[in-house]
Amino acid sequence: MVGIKDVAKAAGVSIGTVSNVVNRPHVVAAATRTRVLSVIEELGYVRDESARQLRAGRSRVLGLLVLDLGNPFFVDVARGAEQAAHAEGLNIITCNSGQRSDVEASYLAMFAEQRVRGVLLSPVATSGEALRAFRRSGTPYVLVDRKAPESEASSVSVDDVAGGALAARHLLETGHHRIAFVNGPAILAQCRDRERGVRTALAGSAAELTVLEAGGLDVASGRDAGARLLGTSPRPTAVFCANDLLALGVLQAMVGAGVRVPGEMAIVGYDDIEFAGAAAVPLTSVRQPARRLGRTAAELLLAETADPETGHRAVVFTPELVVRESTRAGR
Amino acid sequence: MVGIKDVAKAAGVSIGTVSNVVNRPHVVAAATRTRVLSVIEELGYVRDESARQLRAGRSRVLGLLVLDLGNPFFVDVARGAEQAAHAEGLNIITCNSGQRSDVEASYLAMFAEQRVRGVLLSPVATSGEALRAFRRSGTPYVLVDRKAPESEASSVSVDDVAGGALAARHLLETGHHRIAFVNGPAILAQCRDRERGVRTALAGSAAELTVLEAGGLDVASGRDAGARLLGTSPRPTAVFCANDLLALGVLQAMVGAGVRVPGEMAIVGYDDIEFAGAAAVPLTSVRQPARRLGRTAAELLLAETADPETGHRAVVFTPELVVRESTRAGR
DNA sequence: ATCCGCCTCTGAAACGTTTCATTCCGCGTG
DNA sequence: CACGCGGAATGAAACGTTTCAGAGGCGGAT
Repeated sequence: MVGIKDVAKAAGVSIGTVSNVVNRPHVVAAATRTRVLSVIEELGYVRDESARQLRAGRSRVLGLLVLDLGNPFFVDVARGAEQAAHAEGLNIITCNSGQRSDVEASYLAMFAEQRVRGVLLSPVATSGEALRAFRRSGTPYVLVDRKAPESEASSVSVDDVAGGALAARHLLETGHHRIAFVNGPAILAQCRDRERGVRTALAGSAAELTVLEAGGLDVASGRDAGARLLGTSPRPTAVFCANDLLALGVLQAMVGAGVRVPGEMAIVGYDDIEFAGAAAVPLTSVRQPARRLGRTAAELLLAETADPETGHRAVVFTPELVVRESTRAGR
Repeated sequence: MVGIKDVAKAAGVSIGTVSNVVNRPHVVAAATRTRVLSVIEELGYVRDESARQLRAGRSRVLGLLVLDLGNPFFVDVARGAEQAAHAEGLNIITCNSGQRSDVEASYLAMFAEQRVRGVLLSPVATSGEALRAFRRSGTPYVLVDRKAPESEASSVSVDDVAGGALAARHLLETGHHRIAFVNGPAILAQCRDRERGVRTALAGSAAELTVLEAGGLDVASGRDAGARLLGTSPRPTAVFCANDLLALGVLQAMVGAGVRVPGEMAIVGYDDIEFAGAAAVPLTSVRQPARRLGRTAAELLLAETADPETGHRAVVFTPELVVRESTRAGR
């Protein structure tokens, strides 16, 4: 592999000069510069980022670790983060924990070893061993889609309690009394909060709530939950799902069983991913500003790394209900 | 930041011994080992991967660059690749070119500078300047979802011509004579090949083909194309889309305009992403083995890096038609 | 003619590891 | 008792950069 030394020798200059040509072209004489550049081109020299980083002591990349890239919501978060990072000339590497703490731990360890400039983290569980170990590494990080005390770290999140309440209230208002909530794994704060929102909104009403915990937050888990739902009696007339993937799965189960939506079963999802509107029955959903979440998180992180004196901040966005066919009474 | 030197000093041993504790624990006496480990724990030492890599000359990560992470097809490809990489103890960093050559070029440059072990690449255009420059860096790479001559590089792809033909033939067989093909950007080989397949299958038949090029390969572009389609006269009775996102968009446009699917307009998509089956009208689609594509590509890459004598190979999978509601005649 | 300042370029140190030849020590064997 | 051997630890070199103090040369000002 050709290094800076080879370039220096071939161009008849010192390695310092080659480095200058690459990093501070203005300090080297025009003639030398063009000569060195042509040698670089000819030899196909590519600088070694690890040596560069070793010397510099810090890298030019940000780490992003999300819960599930199979969920378009997180893809949008990633897009937002990427945009903000590129604006600062930084690269971002996106990793997927798949909601598994061991995978999360291994990626966090990798980020620390890579001496990444900072990390955007959508954690499986805040109290985790992994996160505690990571914190000791001193790598700055910002939590995404999860609130944290400002004493600990900055965070960018959406008010999940409000979101859950928004959905539940909507179902009440459209006249439902037997309501199911299909939740994801309780280990996720998002899921706990959304459930809390639902309970708060339903408290005091006459509505009867059934809660089902799905195995995951994907379409397949939704199908399973839908099947279980069909078996309950008396059957609820409406179901709110902790995310759109679950809701799409539940919808598939209903359609498959010939249950009319929203006639016999109204459905509300969460995230308002693009596919929600294109579903068999367009889904009512609680919209979160995904891109904005990613962008804001990256900006917060960059601000903190630029000036370590900056205190932590907790930004909380407010979700918004998007009503579509799946809860339209007069269908 | 605490380094190996600090650990050595605190434990009262040489840095060589600390390194041994971390990398070859068996060569160091049990007593020393536990002492050093406890110091490491206490100080929160994390080894510096860039120094490690600089010394070793090669890294432990693979790069994966896909066309569009917003397309679940590529998310599945990534999953497959990740699985294969982890089995070998390697990490994989996934990047998204968004079908933009400049972004692609910048990520390829990053991979080369990082001295990544190898790259899995789903290229925007094979003939590109970016790829040529990258090839010179000597980083091994495998093309994903794009065939290439074995003299150039290994590749793992799906027979897009066959896929296009499969879809077109299906439409012929279900009795359609005015058929539209909504294609993506012609710069993508996948799109050109699928169109070729369509033309081949339709050649000799009485069917009349209209080709529309959508601006992108996403749902929004599909909606636009759908709107254009509604304006053509005589209106086709069936439309085949270069991917499922486009098909979902077209479907939305049809539903929005009150056009019955498949009654007035049959629709076929491509990729068979999970959402295709959950759409307003479940979509007939051409299925590709996405995960397998990713896994095989990673395996090929690893084989090549392990033994540079290994020649290049071109693996081609065969697509498969999945028939659903959107082309069911007797609805 | 001398000196000064500026523009270019050079050479060496430093970054944090890993690796390997070498040293050290204690113990069993002859 | 001397010798050798093996296990354990050490110290230094090397990886490819960047950076910085300093050297060299040249032109203009005094």
